[in-house]
Amino acid sequence: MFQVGEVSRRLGLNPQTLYFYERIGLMPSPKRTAAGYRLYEPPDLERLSFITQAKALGLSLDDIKDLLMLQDGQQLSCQEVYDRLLKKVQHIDETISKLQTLKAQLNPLLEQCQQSLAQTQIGQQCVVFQQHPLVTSAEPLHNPSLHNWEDLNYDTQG
Amino acid sequence: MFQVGEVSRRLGLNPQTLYFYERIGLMPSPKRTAAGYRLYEPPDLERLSFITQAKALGLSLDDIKDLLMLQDGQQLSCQEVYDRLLKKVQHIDETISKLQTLKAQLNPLLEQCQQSLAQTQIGQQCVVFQQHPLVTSAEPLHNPSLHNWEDLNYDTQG
DNA sequence: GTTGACCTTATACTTAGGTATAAGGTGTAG
DNA sequence: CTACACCTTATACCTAAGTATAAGGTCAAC
Ligand SMILES: [Zn+2]
Ligand SMILES: [Zn+2]
Ligand SMILES: [Zn+2]
Ligand SMILES: [Zn+2]
Repeated sequence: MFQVGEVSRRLGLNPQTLYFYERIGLMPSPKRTAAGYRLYEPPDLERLSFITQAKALGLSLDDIKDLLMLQDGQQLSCQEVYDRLLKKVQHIDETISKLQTLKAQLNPLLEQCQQSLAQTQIGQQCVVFQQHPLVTSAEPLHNPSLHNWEDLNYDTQG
Repeated sequence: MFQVGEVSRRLGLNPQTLYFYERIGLMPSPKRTAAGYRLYEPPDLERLSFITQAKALGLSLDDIKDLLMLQDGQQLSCQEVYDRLLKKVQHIDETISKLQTLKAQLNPLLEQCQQSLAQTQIGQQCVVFQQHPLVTSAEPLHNPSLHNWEDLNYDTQG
């Protein structure tokens, strides 16, 4: 039985993060002492370890919550689990595809800048954005597949 | 000379977005009518078009702001554009790599469910998580229902 | 019997890129 | 004169995954 500070130190998580996981339903409410102190047990630590690992894999807390609920409830058929997993994997494929398209659009610009740099045109303005417009200014600019960078940028670095 | 609504319609941007760009210093304050109405000019539209193009390439508004400030100072060099684009491409590669790892973790579960479906009666409980538990036992959370798995992805909906 | 470490809850703040709403001013047509 | 569309500002809200702080309760040691 571990108090919140002990769990925090062992797993490298802020105590506020543990409260947060409990609040959003990712962790169950642990037992309490008479004074109301939380008492975590080994299964709780394992669950927290899983969360940390899955998070490192790029799963959102909401994804992780659903995986854990699948396991907690043990109420879904193979068909239901299969459908969810399939949709998840398909969406991953779509996201990878979008990212590869985006990369393919950026690479020519990189090469052009690289060539300009090799020609030692010092001080000359870079023109890659004018020469390679992806969207013309006269038309609606909302490209459904690329507008949402956050759709592609789920790990928030950028 | 265009009012904010006209610019909004032409470029497919919410008027509030135009105010927002002005507030964060991405767009200069345009002229005003006697009544205080904003009046955008063609160079403003070109600048907004550039912003949209660069955004579609995955540059953050902060990246774009830096580029535009350099451009305003007549100092935009290929080296500076190259550095920013290269960082974006590197980040894309990292993201693709993470997603492929995640997919590799999920695929075995998917295949196991698929085999169970082919071999067993319809409606039987899925045992994937009992055979290869993601984490050992925890009290079931009283949760209403799982979302659609579709809604639990990397996009902003969910 | 007080210090200090530890725990509790609630609330606000953070980044990024906006969107939504309210309250009010302006311009024009009928 | 009055609709009504359009404009203005300020303020609050949204996601994601927390972190920071305040105000207070508990526990063991000295
Ligand atoms: Zn969920
Ligand atoms: Zn967006
Ligand atoms: Zn260049
Ligand atoms: Zn199954």
